[in-house]
Amino acid sequence: MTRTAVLLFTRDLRVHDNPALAAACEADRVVPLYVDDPGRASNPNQRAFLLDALDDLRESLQGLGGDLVVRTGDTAEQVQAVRAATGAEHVVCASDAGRFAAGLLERLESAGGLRVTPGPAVVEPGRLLPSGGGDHYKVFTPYWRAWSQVRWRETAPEPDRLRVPDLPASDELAPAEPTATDLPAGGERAGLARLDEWAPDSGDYGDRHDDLAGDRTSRLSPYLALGCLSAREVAADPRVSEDFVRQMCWRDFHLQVLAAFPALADTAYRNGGNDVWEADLTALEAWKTASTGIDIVDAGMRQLHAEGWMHNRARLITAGYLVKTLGLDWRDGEAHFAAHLVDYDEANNAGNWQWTAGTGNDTRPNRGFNHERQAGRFDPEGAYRDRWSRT
DNA sequence: TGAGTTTTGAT
DNA sequence: TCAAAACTC
Repeated sequence: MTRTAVLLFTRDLRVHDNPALAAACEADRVVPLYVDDPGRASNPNQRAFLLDALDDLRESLQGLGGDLVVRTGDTAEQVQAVRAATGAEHVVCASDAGRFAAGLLERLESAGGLRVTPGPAVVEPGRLLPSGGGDHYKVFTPYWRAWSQVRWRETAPEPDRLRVPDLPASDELAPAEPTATDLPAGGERAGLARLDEWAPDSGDYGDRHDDLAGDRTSRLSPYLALGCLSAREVAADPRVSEDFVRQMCWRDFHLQVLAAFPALADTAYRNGGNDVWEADLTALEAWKTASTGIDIVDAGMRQLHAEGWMHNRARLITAGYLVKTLGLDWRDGEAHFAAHLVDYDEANNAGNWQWTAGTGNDTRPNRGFNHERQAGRFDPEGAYRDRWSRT
């Protein structure tokens, strides 16, 4: 009896260290599938990156003797259609959190035959729990201590070949219409190349990652957001410093918050922060269009629009300006970032916006940012502001 | 460099 | 009881 498994790729678009791929290969035949689902939140810049990543993944799978089926529509329905067409008994899919992913996994589960494998985190949400009770950690530092001590999963073996049945036809994907002009190339190969470019020279990450003009951050976030790189492999890379690994832990932290609090993107995680916001549409529009008149803020927003990406320090400054100086609703800022970021990730975007707004996982929620002081500290020569000045 | 300022999570 | 992403002045 031949067993066939549908391997549903979601945001694990790689062949290295992919637990879902390894699990699917335990079946006799594998149907590699990606579903372009309009219900999955994204944006045109991330879509351009996604299409690159799918091309790269298809090429890798073809190199293993397989291929990639791409369908358009509702994911659960397409999975059922592909199962019916190929006689697949099983479905393998990586775990994930967030409203779309959680709902999808529930529907796949109820259809039966589902195997869920480790997802985008280094340490799965729910694996670490505070000893005093509770379903997730709400404070980072205790989480970091536990995360650092727990044993991470083993590397998932990469198959040397893929046995596929007769595959159903793919749908043609709508092209991306990115708004940014200077996007990174998507895909696993590009991600590994970026890692090899950055990691050997990343020893001063802890000292220099806040340097706006120095631009020394990893720029791995778009690859991590769609799983072109395995977060576990990046965090375990001997070339990266502990300061950077700590940032990787923040990613896991926010994912386990989102898993426990699915409404994170539009509902205050905790009370005590401001919950009355100004409704100044003119001010919001100025922020969105990089016309606040504050050079460091406008520079960050111009970088966002040009690259679909913003330096982390600039994210803090622009977000802090929106919520603390203008007094506007953090959800409007969250939505604008979500509409442009090539590295858009629900857990990180929402978690960090809530942190800035004082409604998130911060035990001292009343910190403010002084944009002049921030510019002086992190862009002392004004080189970042010059680079992204109005043309 | 250190105090301010505050509530609640983790042990 | 201790301590807490990113600060400010």
